[in-house]
Amino acid sequence: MSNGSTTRRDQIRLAAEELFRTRGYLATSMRHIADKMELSGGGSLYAHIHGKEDLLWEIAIDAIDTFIAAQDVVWARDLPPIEKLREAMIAHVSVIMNQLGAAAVYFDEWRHLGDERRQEFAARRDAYEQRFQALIHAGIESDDFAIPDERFATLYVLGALNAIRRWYRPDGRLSPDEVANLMAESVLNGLLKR
Amino acid sequence: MSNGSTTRRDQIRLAAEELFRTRGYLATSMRHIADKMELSGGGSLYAHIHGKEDLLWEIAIDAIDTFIAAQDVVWARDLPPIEKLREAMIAHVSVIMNQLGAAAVYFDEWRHLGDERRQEFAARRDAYEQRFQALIHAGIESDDFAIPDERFATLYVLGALNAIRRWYRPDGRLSPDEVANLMAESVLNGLLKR
DNA sequence: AATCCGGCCTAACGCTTGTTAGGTCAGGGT
DNA sequence: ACCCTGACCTAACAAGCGTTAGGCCGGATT
Repeated sequence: MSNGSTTRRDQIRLAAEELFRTRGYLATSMRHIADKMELSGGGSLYAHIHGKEDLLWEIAIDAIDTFIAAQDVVWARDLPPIEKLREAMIAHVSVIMNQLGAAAVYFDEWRHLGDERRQEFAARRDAYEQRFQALIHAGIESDDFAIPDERFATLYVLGALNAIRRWYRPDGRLSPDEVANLMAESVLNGLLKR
Repeated sequence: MSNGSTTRRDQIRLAAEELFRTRGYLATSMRHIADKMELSGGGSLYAHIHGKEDLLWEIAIDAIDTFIAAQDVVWARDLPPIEKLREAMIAHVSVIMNQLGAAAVYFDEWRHLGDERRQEFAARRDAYEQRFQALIHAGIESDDFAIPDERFATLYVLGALNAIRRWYRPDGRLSPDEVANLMAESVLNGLLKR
């Protein structure tokens, strides 16, 4: 764990992200994180952070912000509804593939946040997912989709896309672009009328 | 936690299943399980079980067996390949909807098994998933599918189907049959040529 | 009447956890 | 020369963990 330009704090966050992804939040102790940083005791970390849950919280919130930022880029473009949905899908899975650690927190580990933060996270995530539902709503309105139920269609789309975090590996056979395109194409086909 | 015909041991397994689903395995203590059984201390459980991990293991293995049994029924029927795949999908999501607790262990919590058991679980699960890949292989051979990559198609299908465990609720708007059919239909559409 | 046994209680164990406190040490600014 | 600051070490803490041991009790068995 050596690095040049990033602050020590960021290095800790990165180590935590990786461990939270591979072991899970609860199975990762402060001593594990310290180990990965080549420090000799969990106590050393507390010069840089306030506590374990703060790490989880920061990773979770930054993950949401990354998803939203990627979505903003797509929404700014002038595209027909279905093409916009396709691009939104591609952006979404691209964020996951680029940030597997953050994605693990975003999808799974966030539930170990304290009550207050967990509720705020859920609210922000719901707001993000609502943007997908809006795009899907447009597709149903224009009678392009085979699925009449807006909510079901949204859950189907996001569920199918999010599954990628469980099997995608950066050193895999297919390039990130290939995976993103294949994924968006397949899920969109599942939505469209035949 | 009162019941008539089931053994005390099965009641404990049921309580554990529910807690593993809602809190996660690591966040569930033996004292939590005892609480749910209205016992006044974690020690009381050890008259019935050998240890916490044994509970996880039993739930995981029974989940696999349930998936396989459902699949056997489908394979025994004489159906054209694509219809067989559709029925396999329906059976798969039906098991998930009927056993949300076991599904949580099957998909997420199994990784907290010890090394040996974890490897055996992974092997059995891979064997199960291989059956889906065989059905998909047939569809690609007969030139019915738009996705040429067999492995990707399998991951797409299972990923999309499995996502259901994250949002399906037994008291939801749609009936289990409606959900299963919609799900299979959508995912299959994503696979087929247009 | 004596025995057994399943079911539960309570207390305790050794261990790991997140976190705190106090000390050391090097490097830079004044 | 002095001090400050960031980074780290070590030891300790209180709490929670999985698990064990020993005892109690009611009902069935012999």
